[in-house]
Amino acid sequence: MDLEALKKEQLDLKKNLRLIDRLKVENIRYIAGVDLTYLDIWKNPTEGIACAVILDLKNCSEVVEIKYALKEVNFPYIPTFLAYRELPLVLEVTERLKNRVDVFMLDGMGIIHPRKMGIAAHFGVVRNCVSIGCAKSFLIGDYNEPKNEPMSYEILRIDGEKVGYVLRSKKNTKPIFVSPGNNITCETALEISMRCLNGYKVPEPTRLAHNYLQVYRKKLLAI
DNA sequence: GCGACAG
DNA sequence: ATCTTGTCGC
Repeated sequence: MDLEALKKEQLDLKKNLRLIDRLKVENIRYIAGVDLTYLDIWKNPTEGIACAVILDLKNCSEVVEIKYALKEVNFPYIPTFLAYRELPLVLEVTERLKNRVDVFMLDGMGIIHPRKMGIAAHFGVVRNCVSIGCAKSFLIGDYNEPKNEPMSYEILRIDGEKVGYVLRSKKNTKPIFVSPGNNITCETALEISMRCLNGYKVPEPTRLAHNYLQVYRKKLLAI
């Protein structure tokens, strides 16, 4: 594969990024969490499974809709090119949702990326929707360690530019990395992510998508 | 050149 | 990204 060509594609997609709030925070109500796994990551790392869960932010626990999708995954995992591996399944599963979605939350980076085109930003540009990236571990950037208390956060910068936040979602737990995908600001992405926290490291939308995936996966393996 | 590196 | 049990800290 030609990674240089894909880099150019990412830089081209970047021109369509809109890092301003399309929605007022008070009007954001339905948030969809998306996650992905593989049927047998060791023997068969090519059978991907995706799950999308819509939550009502009014109580942050009422599940409005759940959808799944299965698809062959051929592109390998290469840091900074995750979208080329996972986006096809993410697009497929989100297209199956019938209910209203105000914001999509993906498991991965938004603009905390060498070319500001992490999977959440890529998805947001391709779908022209509002998206947020919530990653569980570090990829790139400079930041100070947030204090060891829930809701403590610090700015993350790349080349001196603010591109997201490092958020301590839970005490004695490594922080998560929050950044805008598309059509949203760093501040709103952080605020929405914080509002979705429910005592766990991972925000409810992607946490539930991940949990439902495990159940669905075991069900498939039992057949 | 070397190391680091979302899922 | 998965698996699995115990163990440790709040």
